[in-house]
Amino acid sequence: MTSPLPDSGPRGPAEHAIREQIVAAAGRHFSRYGYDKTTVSDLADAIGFSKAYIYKFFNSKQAIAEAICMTTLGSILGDIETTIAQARTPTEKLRKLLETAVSTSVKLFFNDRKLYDIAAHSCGEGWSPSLAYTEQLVALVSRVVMEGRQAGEFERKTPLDETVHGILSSMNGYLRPLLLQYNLDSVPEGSNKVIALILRSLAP
Amino acid sequence: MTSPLPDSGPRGPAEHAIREQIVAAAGRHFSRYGYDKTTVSDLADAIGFSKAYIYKFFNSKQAIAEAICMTTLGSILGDIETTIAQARTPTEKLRKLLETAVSTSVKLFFNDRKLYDIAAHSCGEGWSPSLAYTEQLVALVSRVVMEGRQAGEFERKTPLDETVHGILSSMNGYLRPLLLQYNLDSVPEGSNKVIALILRSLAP
DNA sequence: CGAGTGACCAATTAGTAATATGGTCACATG
DNA sequence: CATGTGACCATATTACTAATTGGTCACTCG
Repeated sequence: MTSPLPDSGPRGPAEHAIREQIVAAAGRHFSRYGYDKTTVSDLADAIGFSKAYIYKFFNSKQAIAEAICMTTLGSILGDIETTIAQARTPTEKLRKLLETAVSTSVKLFFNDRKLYDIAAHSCGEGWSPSLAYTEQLVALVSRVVMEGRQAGEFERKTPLDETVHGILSSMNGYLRPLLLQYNLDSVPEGSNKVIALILRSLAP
Repeated sequence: MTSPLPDSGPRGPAEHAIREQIVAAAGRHFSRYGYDKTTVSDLADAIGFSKAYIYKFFNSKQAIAEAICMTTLGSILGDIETTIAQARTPTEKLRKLLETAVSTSVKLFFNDRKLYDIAAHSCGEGWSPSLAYTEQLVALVSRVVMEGRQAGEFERKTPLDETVHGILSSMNGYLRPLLLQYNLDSVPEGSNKVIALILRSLAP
């Protein structure tokens, strides 16, 4: 039974210097000390205001974490898009898309474990940044698969939606931060085998 | 840093009425109260002997749990083999193999949550029953894929090992109890999409 | 009226002492 | 010798209290 928590949606002016200061301070603190060990008062002290003022901009501590999570997952997506742009054929784009999603997440795990944990937690609790991340992945994969179909590299019999969700579900264990941490020891061998299998399944 | 725990291998006579009594009592207690809430003394009381006597047959409490876990996972494998036997074509065998692995695990989750948790924990800690389970799955899938190749239903270009491990890795999130619990809400839609993708990847 | 806060509350967490548990061993008993 | 155990130890877990923390609100100040 969850107690009625304040909504995680935005509060106060959407664009505001203070809001960004809070997010910036949260980024530093969460990354160094982790979500649990960072108190809202710590963030307030960091920006030189009182704790109560923070709640003029965010409905809850979790809402702040979601903002951080959003940028974390956003930077993974950025990495993926950059890599896709460099690939030539749809086949290569899809391979790179999946490889980069995995390797960037793994890097995050080792370089910024505290932020990774927030992302994993977000994934487990179904926070909106996680949902947005998944949606973006769906959109990216859809785009590449459609390209590949038009280029004649991929089969066209299977409904697009079925293909795309099949791809993402099969990569589930490597794409979602929450699950990836249990599969770290099978990266990149296992993930590459799945990617190869996916590409075989797309053969015309 | 883990303190030097006693080995989980067998101790004392391998076949022994007492040994089986212990396992039987553990099965009941673990299933009803869970691993943590069951003490070794409880098991000793249940079979009418002293706690010390238990340690003539098992090196640790964990070793008892592994025995339970072995039979739990073994019954899933039994279910799978039964189902395979009823299917006609290799394609149907593979589909049923994967479907049954998922559905039987899900059933276990809802019907015997405490035993499921032990299996999940086993999977997370790399206990030998989990490794054995995975090996058995590899063996089963290998067999069916080989059949399918001989029957001309599956492609033969990809090395067998690559194919088999690709299949299992792509189903990872649905096959391993530890990961399955995070994907329950995408069963059976998600898992069926992966299975369909796998079958497409096997097309000659 | 908008920017900002101290004081306050319920709920979670940290700290700690007491208890319970996993595991061992020397020793009964027949 | 095979079967079986009570007493014992170090560690883990519990139970309980004190201290923090997330979150709110009436209020100040310019």
